[in-house]
Amino acid sequence: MSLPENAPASKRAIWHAAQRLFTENGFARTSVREIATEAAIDPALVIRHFGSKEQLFMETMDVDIGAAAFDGPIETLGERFIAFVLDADADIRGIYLALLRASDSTGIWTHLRAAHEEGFVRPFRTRIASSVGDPADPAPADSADADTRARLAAAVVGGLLYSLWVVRDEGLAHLERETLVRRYGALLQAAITG
Amino acid sequence: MSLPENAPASKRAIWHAAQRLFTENGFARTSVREIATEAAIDPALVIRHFGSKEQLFMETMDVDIGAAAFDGPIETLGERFIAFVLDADADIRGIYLALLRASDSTGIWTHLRAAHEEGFVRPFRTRIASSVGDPADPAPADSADADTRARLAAAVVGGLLYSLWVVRDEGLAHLERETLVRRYGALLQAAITG
DNA sequence: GTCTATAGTATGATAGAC
DNA sequence: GTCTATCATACTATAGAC
Repeated sequence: MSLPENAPASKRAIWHAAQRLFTENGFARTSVREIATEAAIDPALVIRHFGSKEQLFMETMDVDIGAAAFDGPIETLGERFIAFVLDADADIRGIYLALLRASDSTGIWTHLRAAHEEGFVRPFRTRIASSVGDPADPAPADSADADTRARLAAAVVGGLLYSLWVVRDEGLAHLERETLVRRYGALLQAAITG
Repeated sequence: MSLPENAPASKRAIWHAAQRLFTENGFARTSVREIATEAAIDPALVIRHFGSKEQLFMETMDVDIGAAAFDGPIETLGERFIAFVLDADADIRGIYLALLRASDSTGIWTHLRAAHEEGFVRPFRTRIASSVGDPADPAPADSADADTRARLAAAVVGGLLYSLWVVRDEGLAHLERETLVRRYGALLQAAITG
């Protein structure tokens, strides 16, 4: 997503191969040699183009939530956002897991933290703050409270991703989709509304 | 915690060294040699006593939540459980992070899943089911609903651990403890109560 | 820009003497 | 039970020819 258009063909091949392998097998289980084979180029080129394996990882593991997920009336944002996350599964899951499992490296942890902050906390906060005084909001928030609500909401969302993707709780995964959206959406809504 | 009393001294030394290093540095960043050095024994003994590094990891990374955390009136369990988790930080955090980050290996993932099921889901379900018909419970649950509530609650708890320990959201961590207990406790309570 | 060759280091696990 | 010695392998990264 963040690869320049005018990059040489070999660099782009590396980028795509890396993105696929990292999301599929994670950071530790993906070797530079494997990426090179997949991209049909020489292993030395991988380092030459990206500096290090970790650098390549961070350039390819960039996730974009998209502001559209936060649109619409705030009193039903909870359900809509859960539905959005479940739909986005295929796009986000691999990147999320790879970042999570490699988050002992401080470089990668910083990356994960930024993704959480910019992908969840900030948009939630913006959306919540913009609804201050909204008649639908039962407890108008000052700016500190908007921040707190946003972080609580982000944590709740993280909990669902954790249960579904890391732990793979089958009891949750096998719930009817509509039930999960409604019930977990209500919990998220409670965090948003305060 | 699960090491037999009558185990030889060298085996127990390995066990303690491994537990410390794994919780501190994780699975990947801890080598068999390092464990041996810390335990002041020969590296070969580590494998001889425990079969493999992964086996040793799973035997030392056993977490015990303890049933006491689920005692007391169910209508205030949310707050009490969040307070309990925050207090238990030092004991659980390292093990939780190590398990999480090594959860790509299927053996370790199975272990994490079992810990989640037995440490969170099952006790929540038992506690919720035993309160059916309780006048304090506004919506008495059948057994399927008790299971669903327990899994939603476990996910919400996981979200807090995720935000505090993996992402290290400072905005959450720097909230006054009592505020966090009250507000996140209310969210957990909503999951429990349904 | 691209490749060959390899340096340099670390790993988990084993065989076999004592 | 314990240790020495080592196998067999994997890895990232680099130096230098073309």
